[in-house]
Amino acid sequence: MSVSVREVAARAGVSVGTVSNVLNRRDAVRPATVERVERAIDELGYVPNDAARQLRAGQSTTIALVVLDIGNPFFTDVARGAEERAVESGYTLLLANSDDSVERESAHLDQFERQRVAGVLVVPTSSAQPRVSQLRAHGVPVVLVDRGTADATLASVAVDDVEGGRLAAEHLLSQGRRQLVFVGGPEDLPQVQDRSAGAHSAVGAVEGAGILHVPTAALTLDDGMSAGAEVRALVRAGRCDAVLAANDLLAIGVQQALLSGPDPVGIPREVALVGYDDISFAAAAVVPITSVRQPRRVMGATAVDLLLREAGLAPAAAREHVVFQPELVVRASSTVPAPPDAPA
Amino acid sequence: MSVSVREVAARAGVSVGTVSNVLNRRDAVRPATVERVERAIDELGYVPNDAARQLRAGQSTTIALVVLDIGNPFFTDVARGAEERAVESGYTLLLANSDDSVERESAHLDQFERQRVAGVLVVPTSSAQPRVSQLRAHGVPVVLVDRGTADATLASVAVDDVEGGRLAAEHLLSQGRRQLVFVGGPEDLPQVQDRSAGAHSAVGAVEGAGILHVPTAALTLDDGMSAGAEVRALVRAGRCDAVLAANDLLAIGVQQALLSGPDPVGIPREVALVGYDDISFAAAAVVPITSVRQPRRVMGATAVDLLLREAGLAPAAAREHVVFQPELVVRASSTVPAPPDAPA
DNA sequence: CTGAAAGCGCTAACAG
DNA sequence: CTGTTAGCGCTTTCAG
Repeated sequence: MSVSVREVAARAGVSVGTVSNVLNRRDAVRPATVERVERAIDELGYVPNDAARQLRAGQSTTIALVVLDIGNPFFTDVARGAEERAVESGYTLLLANSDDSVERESAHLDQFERQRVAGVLVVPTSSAQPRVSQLRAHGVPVVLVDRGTADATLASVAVDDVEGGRLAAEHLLSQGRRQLVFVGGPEDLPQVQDRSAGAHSAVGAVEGAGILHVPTAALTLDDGMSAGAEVRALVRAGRCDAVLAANDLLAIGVQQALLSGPDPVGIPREVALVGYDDISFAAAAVVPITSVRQPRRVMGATAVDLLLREAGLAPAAAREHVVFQPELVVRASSTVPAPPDAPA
Repeated sequence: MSVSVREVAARAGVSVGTVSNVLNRRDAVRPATVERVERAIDELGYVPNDAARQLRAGQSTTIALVVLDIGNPFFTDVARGAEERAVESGYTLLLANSDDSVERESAHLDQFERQRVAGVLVVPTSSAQPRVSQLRAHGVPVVLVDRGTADATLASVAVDDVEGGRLAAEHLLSQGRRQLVFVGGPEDLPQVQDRSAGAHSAVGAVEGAGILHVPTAALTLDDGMSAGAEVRALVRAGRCDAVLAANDLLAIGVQQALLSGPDPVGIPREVALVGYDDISFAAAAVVPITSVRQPRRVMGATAVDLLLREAGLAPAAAREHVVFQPELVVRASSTVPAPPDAPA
């Protein structure tokens, strides 16, 4: 089918070893020979076969990233950061989507292990732990992304979500809000648990403040719109004056549900709204949404760094756990009466 | 390093050929033997090496998809459709992002060719034609996505964007609008050209109607917000009563720019707004955006189908060119005085 | 500096 | 049914 080193060698009148040298160590070959070989390569349209190279090398030059939701801009930004750093380091990044399904995640991890990728970055589903630890045990470098872990032998890059939840709640409380509602789910997702826990701790510290939960099936825009209907009812019942959404997709959906229809709920007048992730759609919402920013691209890049450092480590050695601090970005959705950058 | 068939064979007390048979044609092996081999595989934690298998097979079981902007939900939806179909057919989908850069696109295509992927789906940058044709000439099955082509030897899946542009413009005209503005760019992107051309033809057919252009650097939310400022000026100058955006990201940005600030421009009262792609954010915008729907997932799935059919074709044979018809989804952003589903 | 030859792990004949 | 063996295309000693 396709042309191989042998044919290139024949055409250039050299041996296959020399062709290989031209490809991988051109400085060890006489210039005239290099040129002859390169002409042959061009004329024949030769393209090296990575499978063969990899078989020889024992390992590929590819890093895989498995995310929970390819449609969430948060993850695509993490992917961008990771890809950038991977390419800088001479690797290629493969992107895969688990859609929060353990089966799909598992299928992808199997595939990557068969491919002998250089390593795997994974934003794990809530029940991925065993499979991921197994991967690690098989000698595949792994870094958990957007998720801390109890397993010290797994490296991880995460944001302190408890702190993020606290920041968001404290901000709402400082604005005089006392009846918070946390919107998010599924409940077994650690990110959701942590953000909720942080919010609870902040609320617990303030006399007269309370927090309710409106669970959702997932962290999507549609789920946010459904939750918004419930929030509306709570607001109108006088039981909610602030919403803390587990991510921005949800927050955008909630905003949409609150503002639409014949009887819009005022944001922030009647209810303040805070999201999480600070994706660009949050700032671009009609009432710009206050959000907890995570350093998405940096997280991706850092994950790649940790992964490449894994190479030399013994499987049982303790790993690095990088935890970033979140940052609150205040916008109009949560400030009363006017946003800080537009004093009346 | 990792365990191979040979060790599995030794452990199970059989030959490597038998192990291979168990893996690939278990019905040709005695059940008792199968069981013994499988136990050995489990005990040893054996994972087949794809590189070796692929080297032998001459081709991989992977399909690659290169998109222009991984942050655009339109493309991630196409990817979902493609992945679904790929998996059904026993393939794996690799996702790569060119970010509209010819260099990055080219690097990805090189990489995929070296990997001997089963085929490549590509949403090409405007100047990708030569590289893509070369890929094809090297015998790699290729399908152009979201883009028709003059080259009959390249298969393609696209939507009739001229028709889509026309539909959008005709709708605006039917609502009594006469001063249209087309927002979009870069100008060399065929999708943008076609949509614009369709709009022009519709406008040309109506006495007293006109259309202006507000160019953008790319098709992102941020570009839309910048363009929105210009649109606002045109509206206030009495030179614009309708906007047709080249995609929804742009439309959302325009809406945001028009609605925000101390002096919001009424949508649809003062200016009607139509987007393109019908991504979920369009329907969820505060003024739900009328949009031209493309069958995103079906496009992805169809692209995979065409690709798999490529296998048997001679390089020079004519290819299939699937063209889908777009569909206008009318929402509140373009209908006056009230949306059709909410009669006063 | 260049050539010859050994294998990386696997599958697919072909014998037994 | 199972064992043996020849490569797939490439890199890498090791001699020349």
